[in-house]
Amino acid sequence: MRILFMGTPDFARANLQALCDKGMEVVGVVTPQDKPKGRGLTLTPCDVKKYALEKGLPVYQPLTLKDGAFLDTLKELDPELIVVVAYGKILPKYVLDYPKYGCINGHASILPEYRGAAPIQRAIIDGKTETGVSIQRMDIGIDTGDVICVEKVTIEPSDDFEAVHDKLAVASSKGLLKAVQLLSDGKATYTPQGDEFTYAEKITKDDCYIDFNGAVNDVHNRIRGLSPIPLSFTRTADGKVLKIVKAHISDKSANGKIGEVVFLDSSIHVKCKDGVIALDIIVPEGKGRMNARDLINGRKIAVGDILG
RNA sequence: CGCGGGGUAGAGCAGCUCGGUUAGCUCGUCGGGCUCAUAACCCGGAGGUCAGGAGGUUCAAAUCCCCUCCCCGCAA
Repeated sequence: MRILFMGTPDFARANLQALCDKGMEVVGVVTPQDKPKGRGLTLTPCDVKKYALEKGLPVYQPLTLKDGAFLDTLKELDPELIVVVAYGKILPKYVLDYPKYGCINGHASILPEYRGAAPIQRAIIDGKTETGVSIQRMDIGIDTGDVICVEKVTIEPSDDFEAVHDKLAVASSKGLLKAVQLLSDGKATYTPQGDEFTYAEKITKDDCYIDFNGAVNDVHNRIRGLSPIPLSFTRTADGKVLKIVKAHISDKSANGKIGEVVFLDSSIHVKCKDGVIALDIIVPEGKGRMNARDLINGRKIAVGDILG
């Protein structure tokens, strides 16, 4: 089956890799334009493009799919199936209709929950203990397609975004291969999503701000849901940003003010509304990541300091 | 030329603004002591080409000037 792959980040890369490893016939890879990234704003290709180049797959980077220019590419490659994973652009109807087997998408949630941009992070932040990947037959809406199959994964209490992301990448690859098999066998079934759905909005800076005046569980969920990227943060008394990579719920109890550093051992224990959160790994502004212990040894923080 | 922080013992930092005796702190580490015991406490030790340039200024530079290399945060 002639497959055209469309995707952008590492999550998509894992899926593309799975298809290739399985020996699927990937006739082309579509990714967005390279963007200026990092220090110095150097033009950087996305993970999917890097991988495609390594494998010698033809890469296409159309500015837009909206005008018919992309149609020429489609005709040239003549895919029988388009696989889309975290591509970032909406596919126009003419693209959806082109392939014989349609367009399928791997979305990192159990649809119709968490449609949209940041399903993994939102699920963790919300304290979910289970999520998954849905392979859907794409339609005009955003993640509104009929579901072909679902692969579930468990979210452990200690899992952060990266851990769940990696589990889902595996699950997604598995689901995708299964879906492709079903399609080629003509055995695919399509389950409509129903009317009750939720959206997983894109993560903004506001989402990253830690509110210690909340339940310690929520604080913890937010920290792990956003780690190791983009990372949640708080501020020191002098306004410096302190990003939190890892934390755990402390067994200490304390009377301090909200956001007050109440205890120091190898972690920084901070008072929340109904408990204490212990910060383990930190990224101070202008610095790299370090253990809380190191920050304490450098005399940068003390009991009584107020964070937030 | 996007903005900014930084490279000082194994780790995190101070010292540099206003150059000057043995480069300091919190840890770790090693040895000893106290203790029923300890990641606690006490005593002592080892460990540093102060990123690099047989650069510049100076009687004297970790500290001032110049060049190079490397690391990181933000923003995208």
